Amino acid sequence: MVHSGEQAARAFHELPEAGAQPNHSDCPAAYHFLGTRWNLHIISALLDGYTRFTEIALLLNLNSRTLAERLKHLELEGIVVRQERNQIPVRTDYELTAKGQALREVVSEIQKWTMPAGGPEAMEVISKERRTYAEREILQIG
Amino acid sequence: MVHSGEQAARAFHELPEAGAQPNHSDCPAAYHFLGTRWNLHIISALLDGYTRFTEIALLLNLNSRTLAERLKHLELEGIVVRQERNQIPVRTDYELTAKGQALREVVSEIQKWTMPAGGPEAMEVISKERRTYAEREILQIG
DNA sequence: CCGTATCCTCTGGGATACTG
DNA sequence: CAGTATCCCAGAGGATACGG
Repeated sequence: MVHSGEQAARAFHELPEAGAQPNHSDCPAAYHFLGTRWNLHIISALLDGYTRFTEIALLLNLNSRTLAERLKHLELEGIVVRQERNQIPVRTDYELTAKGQALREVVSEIQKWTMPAGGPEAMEVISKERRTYAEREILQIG
Repeated sequence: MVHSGEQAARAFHELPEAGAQPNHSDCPAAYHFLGTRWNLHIISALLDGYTRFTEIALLLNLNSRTLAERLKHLELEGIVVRQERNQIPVRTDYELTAKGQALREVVSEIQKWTMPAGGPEAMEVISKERRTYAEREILQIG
């Protein structure tokens, strides 16, 4: 990636003066970011209420090394925050920042695109299932 | 990719009975597809009106080998169609199918996400520039 | 449980050169 | 112009083992 395709290689936080001029050329960076393996999967999982490292690793069938790396990236990009709890054994929760939550719209559109014919009812059900799963976890905390 | 993460490895056209049940489990496939390097860039370029092989290669600063491969994938997925014209030298146009066009919503959301603060005005201008470019090409044909 | 460290394989994809 | 053919290698990422 240090070759010719440099326009897409830079990260968000390296962009000059993010607030100044809404520049169309930021998009390639977003494409590159979302076009990076596992990122969409992970974001989707977080949106679905999964917050735990192992949980996500199991869900995506993704090994810890890769997941840790991706999460670190997501943290750098300001999409995810780590919530450490002083507990034994250690318990960490990953949560989406506002910027990360904003990706719900994107993911939502992807889901729509995946199932154009079928009604959204089936999805509702599954969303609720997942939420329930997440709530079970939350109950364990509070 | 023939290792453990198989749930994401299968392609769309391999999915059983696409029309039957809108299954949530199709999403990982979409994440994997959109999460594949260059695919979003290419789709975005096509949406912006770029249709030529070399055009896209230049725009994305992407070498021909990779672009050819990706386009072949996109064709297999039913997202793109090749329009060959009997001309010398050969001229080919890549166009989005309905399924491909449907991705405009997704890309649009990504663009929104990229520039949350700034108004959409700046983008309009650039869109128009691009369109003009595309139209120049079209005029050359018909 | 949540990672980090190591090792190692496999492939995405860049550079370059060549055809119809 | 629109690819195909080769060569080649950095790096993604899986397996495994270990540490706090």
